[in-house]
Order: sequence, then C-alpha cells, then structure tokens
Amino acid sequence: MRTPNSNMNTGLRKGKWSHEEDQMLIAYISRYGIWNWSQMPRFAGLSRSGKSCRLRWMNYLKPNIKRGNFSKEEEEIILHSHSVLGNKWSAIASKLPGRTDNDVKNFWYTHLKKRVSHYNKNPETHEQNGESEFGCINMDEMEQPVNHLNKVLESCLTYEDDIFSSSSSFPHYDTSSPGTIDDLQCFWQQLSPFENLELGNTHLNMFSNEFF
DNA sequence: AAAGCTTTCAACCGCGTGGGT
DNA sequence: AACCCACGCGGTTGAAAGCTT
Repeated sequence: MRTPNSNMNTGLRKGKWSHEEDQMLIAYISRYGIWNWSQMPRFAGLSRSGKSCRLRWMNYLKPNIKRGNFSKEEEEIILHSHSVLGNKWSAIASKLPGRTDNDVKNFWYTHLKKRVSHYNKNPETHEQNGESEFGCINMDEMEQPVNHLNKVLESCLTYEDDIFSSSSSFPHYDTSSPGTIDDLQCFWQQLSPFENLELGNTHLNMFSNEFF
C-alpha cells in the first residue's frame, strides 16, 4: 500500500484509492464502458494515470472479483499451473474465475512458495507421507477441480443468454445512495452470470439506464 | 504497554508486444 | 521500415496490520 500523494510534475495522485475515487471510476465505466485507459481518467474527473485506473479496475473494482481466502481447490490449481507455466500469473489466474493475476502472484509468494521450497528441500519426507509437491493430492485428482470450474463457467455463459433476453432479471442498485464498497461488491455479485465477460460498451449500455 | 520484527497485499514501475500511421 | 501509443504482464515496493518479545 502506498500513501496518498501526488506527483509534483504531473499533478497525478498516487497511492491508496479513496472510496470517492472508486465510486467515480465505477460510475464512469458503468456508463461509458472502457474505451481508452489513458484518456479516461480526465473524462471521469480522476487525477490518476490511466495505468493506475486500469489496475484499480482490473484488480479490485471489476465485477465478480473474488475476495478473501483461497480455497484448497484454488491452491492446488495454482500449484499445478505454476509447475507447468512458471510465473505466468495471468495465465494461471485465467484458470481461477474471479481471481486476478496480482492476487495469484501475492498468494504464491506469501503462502505457496514456502511450501514448494520446503518440498524441494525435503522430498523424501513428503513422499513418505504420500504427498505430491503440491501438498497432498495426486495429479489425477488435480484435474477434477479444473473440470469443475470449466463446467461452472459454461453454465454461466449459457445463463448469460437467458438473462439478456429478460431485462427484469437485472438486479437493481440504488446509485443515489450507493453505500459502502461492500454494498457495491454485493451488487456486483448479483451480476455473477456476467462474470468473466469483458464489460464492453454493448453489455454495459444494456443496463446502464436502469443502473442510473 | 510499547517497541521491534514479520507478513500481507495494494499499488507502482519498467519493459515487451501489437496495432496504427 | 520506423516510430508512436496503448495495453498487459511480471517484478518490486512499502504502508498497514499482525505478531512476538
């Protein structure tokens, strides 16, 4: 986390995002979609770089970002994927709906790297316990959570067709009194059928009238 | 209670890539 | 072909929170 300050040369704010800035970015993207990250902050009234806005949106504000602890299944998928892909965090994150590359990377360095290092140093101890380098399950079992997640994704995509054909299905969000960031996240969660779909203009405009 | 140390994770930075001119 | 620009990615940083002494 960085302290809020501003760049004396550009006048751009840096550091932690305020609730108000989050609201402004969400409101702007909800209304106009994502068209150009470098121009957008100016039109949205934000004193931030496009890069900063993009990062904030992608890692925190985007609909259906999953917060909180990683499940055992997610852990195993990360470990397995990392053994195959290496530090390709975005590729690994793409296997975990709702998780960002930044989240995966942080989780790897704070939780999983130690476990893998320990295994590499003491493989015989772990093997005696019937553990793989990923902790406790074998490679065949590893495929199951991946398949399960793919099925969940497929069902979401099917549901998307249904929900767009009946506008009354959209959850309602009171933007005149938006409440806390938790309220917002609760609202985004209600839009779960849209998860993993890039919210381009087409999708957003469909519910922007009701949204505002 | 408080000082020092460690961990977590949001955010920044630099670089590579691809598309447009 | 060369340049510019926007975007995305991976590595790194550092404040805040949590833990230990």
